Amino acid sequence: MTNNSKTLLYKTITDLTEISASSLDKLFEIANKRQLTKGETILKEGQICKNIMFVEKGYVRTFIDKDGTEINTDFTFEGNFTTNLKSLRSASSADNSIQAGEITTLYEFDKDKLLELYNVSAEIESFGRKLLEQLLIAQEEHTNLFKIYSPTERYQYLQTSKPEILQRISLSQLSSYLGIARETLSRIRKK
Amino acid sequence: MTNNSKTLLYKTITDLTEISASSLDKLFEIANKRQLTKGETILKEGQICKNIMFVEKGYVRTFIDKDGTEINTDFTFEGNFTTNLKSLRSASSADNSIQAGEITTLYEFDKDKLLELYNVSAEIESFGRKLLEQLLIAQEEHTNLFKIYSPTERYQYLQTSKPEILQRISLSQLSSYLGIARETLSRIRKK
DNA sequence: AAGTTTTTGTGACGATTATCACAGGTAAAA
DNA sequence: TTTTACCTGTGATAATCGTCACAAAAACTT
Repeated sequence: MTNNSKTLLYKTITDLTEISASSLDKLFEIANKRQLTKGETILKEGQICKNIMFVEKGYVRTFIDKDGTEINTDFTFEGNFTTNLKSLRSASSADNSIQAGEITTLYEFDKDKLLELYNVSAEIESFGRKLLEQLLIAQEEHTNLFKIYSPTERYQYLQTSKPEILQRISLSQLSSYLGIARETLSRIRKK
Repeated sequence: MTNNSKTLLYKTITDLTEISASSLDKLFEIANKRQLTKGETILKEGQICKNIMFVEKGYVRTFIDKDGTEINTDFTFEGNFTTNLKSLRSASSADNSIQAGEITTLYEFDKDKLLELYNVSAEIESFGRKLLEQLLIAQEEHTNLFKIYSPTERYQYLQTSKPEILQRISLSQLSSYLGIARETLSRIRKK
């Protein structure tokens, strides 16, 4: 696609890093726009993840199948990137799946094309590094939730720090993300 | 310090990424070797983290103070890097502390010097990106422990996937890292 | 609008875990 | 060796949470 400065993708990249118009063009050239219906699968367990995805609209849900039960490990909303880094990096089969939680628009960046761009443009590699930094900080914070807080406290933490997630994700989907049984989360919320 | 190919640091970097001798030299030039006694603090809560640390020997413990109780969020052993990325990146005060768990040798990389090298050498920035990838994959895996497994299963998981941590970290230190009370972990281990 | 599916609330119960208190053990220091 | 500090084990008890079962509510379909 062509560089469209009205997209959330444009805003997100330029907010994160300083980047020239030509590098930005290169990134947009390899971006593949895709429309998804609710429930449509982007990555399926066992497949090899081949791209990084940016959510322009809607959201996607990342989950692991444990003995037939789906455990949600992540929700990626508009303005954020997601992938299965482990699978992407080592071309190994993914242990999780990703699917759209709503009607979703996303941009896919092919791994190989992106790696080529890293070699061509230091700015683009710098963007990649900064994006990873951001993701790692968020992930560390999320992990610490489980070490520091009880289930009730984890829910309260979400209320103040990420209230939008509570409005868009159903209680049943949220419970596994917080490591709490659905029924328990229902009772916690009642208070 | 000068480039010493016998160090674990050398091996760790060259195993992770392809890098020229001159770039490697630049990295070693900004590396500051430091010896720590057991219990010595490297980063204290409230301070601003200014460098990335590589553990050449021994290990360091990262922890948060919660109402007077220390909760361990990470252990970094020989051959690994650590820092407080959030504090480092935004020059904000750290919400955790880092201290040596044994007599420890580490190499410190000053943030500003490293950022300069990123601009000078694409290889070095590429190294930074790959390192972050590795850290993020590990962190994601660690988070999922809490979502997928019960306390008992978490302990068993460590037994098979990271047995060295069980031998080097005391039960009391390990319990908060696994989100389990010390007494409960003692009982789990008995089986 | 009626029917179907999905989501949420709730009671009952059992299992797991946290907490408190203290004893014994181990390791480091004097 | 003795002292001191820290770490681990264990019992008792209470609190929390998970599981099962089912009803109610809400959200989609047709």
